[in-house]
Amino acid sequence: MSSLRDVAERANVAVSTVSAALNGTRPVAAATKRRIEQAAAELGYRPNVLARGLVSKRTRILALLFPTPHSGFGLTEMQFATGAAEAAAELGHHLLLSPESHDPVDALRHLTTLGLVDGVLLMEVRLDDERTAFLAANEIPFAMIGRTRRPDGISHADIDFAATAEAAVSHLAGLGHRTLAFFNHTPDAYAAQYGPTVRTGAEFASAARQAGLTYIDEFRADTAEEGRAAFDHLVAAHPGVTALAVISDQAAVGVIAAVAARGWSIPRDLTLLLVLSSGRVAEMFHPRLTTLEPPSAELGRLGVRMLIDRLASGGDAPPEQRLVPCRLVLGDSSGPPPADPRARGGRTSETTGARP
Amino acid sequence: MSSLRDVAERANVAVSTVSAALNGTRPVAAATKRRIEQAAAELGYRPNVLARGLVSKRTRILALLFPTPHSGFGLTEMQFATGAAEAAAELGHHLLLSPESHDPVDALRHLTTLGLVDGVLLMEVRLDDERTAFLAANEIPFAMIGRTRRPDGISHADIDFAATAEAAVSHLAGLGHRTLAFFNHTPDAYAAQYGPTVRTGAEFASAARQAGLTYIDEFRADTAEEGRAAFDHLVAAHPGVTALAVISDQAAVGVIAAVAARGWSIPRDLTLLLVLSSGRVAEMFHPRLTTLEPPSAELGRLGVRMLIDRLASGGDAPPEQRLVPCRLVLGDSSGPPPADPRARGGRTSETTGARP
DNA sequence: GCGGAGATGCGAAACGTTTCGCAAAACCGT
DNA sequence: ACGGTTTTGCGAAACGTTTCGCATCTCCGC
Repeated sequence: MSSLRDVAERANVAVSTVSAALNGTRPVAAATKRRIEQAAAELGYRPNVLARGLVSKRTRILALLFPTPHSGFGLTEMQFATGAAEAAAELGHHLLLSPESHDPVDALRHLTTLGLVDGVLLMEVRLDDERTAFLAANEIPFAMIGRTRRPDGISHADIDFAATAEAAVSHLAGLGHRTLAFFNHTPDAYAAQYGPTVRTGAEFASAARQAGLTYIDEFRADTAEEGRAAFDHLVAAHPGVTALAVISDQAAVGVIAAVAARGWSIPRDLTLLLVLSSGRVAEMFHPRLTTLEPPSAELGRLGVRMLIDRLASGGDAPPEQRLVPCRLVLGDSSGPPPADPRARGGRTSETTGARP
Repeated sequence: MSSLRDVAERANVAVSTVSAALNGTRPVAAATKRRIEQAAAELGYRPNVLARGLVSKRTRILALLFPTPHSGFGLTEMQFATGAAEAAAELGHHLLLSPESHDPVDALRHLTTLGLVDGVLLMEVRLDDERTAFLAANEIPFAMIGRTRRPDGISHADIDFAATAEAAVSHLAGLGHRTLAFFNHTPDAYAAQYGPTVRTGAEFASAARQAGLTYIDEFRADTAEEGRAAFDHLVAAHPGVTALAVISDQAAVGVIAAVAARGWSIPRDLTLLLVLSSGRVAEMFHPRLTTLEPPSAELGRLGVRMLIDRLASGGDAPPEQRLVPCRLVLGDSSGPPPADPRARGGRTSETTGARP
């Protein structure tokens, strides 16, 4: 590898001049500059990131902290990462993928005291996330994909849950539904104050109330079995329900099976909405599910951009915040409610019996 | 941040002694060592990775090169990455997530000339992958998840396609199937000599021949529509087919729809196998599909371990290679073939008519 | 008490940059 | 032709490590 000194010798100038010429740090006579650039090109010179970082205190490396799979890693998380990595590359930065051990704050401490990263990007943020306190206390630049309860001072990109819920509810209300149920993540996820769980739940409730709908919600494990059980329970307790939004892919599988077992059909007897799930997943269902698709890659990109902006400004710039709504992708699982919801139920035993 | 010098002052020794004591590079008297360690602990000293890397020429940073989504990124790729990141962390290394631009070799050159990474981990390897030539020519340590056509000299972890195909075929033959079809990825993926496409195809063919099965394969786009069309075409051309292996999730969706449209049922009329797809995906189908689940996370881990071993040995150690078979996860989509396959077809029009 | 071997610690150089004060050169108006 | 200003380039120091030759100190047998 050729160094700045090699270039300097070849161009007959001092090392510092080469540095200035190549970085534009201070004016260099046009002729000299051209000579230097040519020498650099001939030698295939590339600056050494470590040496540069050592003195300038900027490595242009960002860390993406990702927790050990909460409920199993999905496409959404993948898209955060790829979006972030792409944005970082475009902006001349590198992205470090840092798994969080059992102790997230400890992992953060280990990572940030090495002088390796300029800033940190947080994902899977909880409303009272302890990591933000650590980062703030140690004055480590960071941004969030997601947000805490009071994220005013912190740059973040998150889903616009209010707008998303509003879009979903008005879609359903527009079709004529009057009763809406919502299957959220597990009670554990809620207890952990995991942002999307809490916020989606709250905003759906609020939007439903606003629209004058009857609203039922339930927190269940993200498995097909639980989805099935939850659905049976739901219909028993609220026979008038005609629309259901589900946040977990796996639970949706159970719901669909339970619907079929009843002899019902989607969307004739039930409108099903998949919330916060990628289009690729929705396509795997039959019929194709109407989905509220999170802008995952975009959030990853935004997070990185914000973090870099913040670093560039030296922390003076005010924090930036963006809420992006999910995209409502119409599938074949939503339609008008049946005329008389209570008349749906009769076929249960026959149809279930027909299929082993 | 406290530096080596701070520790030295506090412990009343020279900087070089601290370095030796902390790294065990050379013997240091027990008493001195204890004093130094205590001083370091009190100051919360952590070595600066950049300074260390600058002189030692080892950064303990590995790069995971990931291509821009070939056919859309899936869970498999995510698991490579998380497995690799976790293994790296456990072994005291860091993992850089590097997207490949339009020109993979150029991206590699840019990345590797910065002095930032010790080695590179390649994924989505094609049989004649140009990246390996570049890396070998420039003597950059690397390992592959996947493998080229002749990977003898290169450390790699890959799926054991032969064992996988053998397991699948013997599962099917054991159930009594005599005719097997296989829907592979697109012709494009084959033309690009993408490893899994080529190898899975070849090994399935070979295993089927070995078992004396009639074998048909087809390359199609990874979409539900194509899956459906391919299936209709398959049954028309080969009415005796009773078992089908599909490599694409999306195509499987189409197949399932086409099967249903015919009035057939899985596994009664057709045994369906999902190949190289994660269990999470298989669970989203109904019935739950029998799957050959790739050991993605493990391959990621292995790749990292091999790369690190190689770096530690200074390149003297012989390359390591591991082939891991997919796990056959039994679902409810495989069973014995119907007694008379040709008698399946009659119900097509009626049943299709019944559902809009 | 002395010479030599081992053990122990020191100081300086090096890694490849950026930064900054300062000197030399060039240019200007008068 | 001359003082002052601007332009241009130089050299040295610094960033925080590792590495390595060398000095000192201790200990031992004779």
